[in-house]
Amino acid sequence: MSDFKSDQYGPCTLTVKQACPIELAMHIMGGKWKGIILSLLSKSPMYYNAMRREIPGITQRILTLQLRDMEKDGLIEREETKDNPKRVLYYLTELGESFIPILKSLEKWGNAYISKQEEGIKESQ
Amino acid sequence: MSDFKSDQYGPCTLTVKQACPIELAMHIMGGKWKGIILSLLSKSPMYYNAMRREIPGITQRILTLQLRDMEKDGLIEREETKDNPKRVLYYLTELGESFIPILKSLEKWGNAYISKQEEGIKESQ
DNA sequence: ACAAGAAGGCACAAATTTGTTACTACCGAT
DNA sequence: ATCGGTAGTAACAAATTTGTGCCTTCTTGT
Repeated sequence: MSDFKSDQYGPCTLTVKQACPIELAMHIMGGKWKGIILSLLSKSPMYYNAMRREIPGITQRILTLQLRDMEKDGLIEREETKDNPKRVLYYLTELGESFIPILKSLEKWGNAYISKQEEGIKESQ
Repeated sequence: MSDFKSDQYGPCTLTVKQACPIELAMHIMGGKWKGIILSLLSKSPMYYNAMRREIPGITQRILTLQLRDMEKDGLIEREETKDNPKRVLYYLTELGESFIPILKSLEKWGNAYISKQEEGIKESQ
């Protein structure tokens, strides 16, 4: 998120310097709903309430918070239309787009993880 | 982590069903130090205190917690040596290994993000 | 005999993230 | 005139994650 902190003595110093960008990426993308939001926007730009309907369980406040974060982090952009009543369209930036392949890998990995788990259950019966 | 929850009405139902494995993967890998731990173990198995020394800023408790999580999630394994005093070796499982490519992508992405930021700073001067 | 390294555990505290409930303001249609 | 849709805010609360400081047990080296 927009206020990622890494003090001088954190993991970004010394031996694991090279692990820092990982932490950063995780921090930016790790929000509970950001994966879903990204994955929706990867299909097409969307208006606020359309997203809300597509994400059952999210509240307005939380959706707004996540969107604000993602905007500050440069993943998405916000555009108010000029029609009345005004509507707000969200769409991915290049940076946001560039995360989509990783999102796909994460999805694959998650699915593999789930299958492995299910195997485990079968074997234990 | 080991207690990932997704109730019936959460984001795993209905329209965004397919986004669920992403959330799962993020949840499993998103711990503050897990990226670093994984990246260390990807180079070679390691003893507890060796890891501790390689990760400045982490405390024993937190390291232990993260390792326990990762063990429960099947990413790493724990092996007590028989020598005295006993030492504990941690190493990646296949599942853990299978995440390394994603970790690398995250690292690349994080670095790209950082460069873009630095560009932004230059331009604003 | 005593320090110091190995691998933690325990009680507590702070910080961060997410969620709940209600409210606003604007507009169009019935 | 009121309902419902658009896009939020504000005050508050709960849950989750991370951190602090100190204690333990075993064992080797001096």
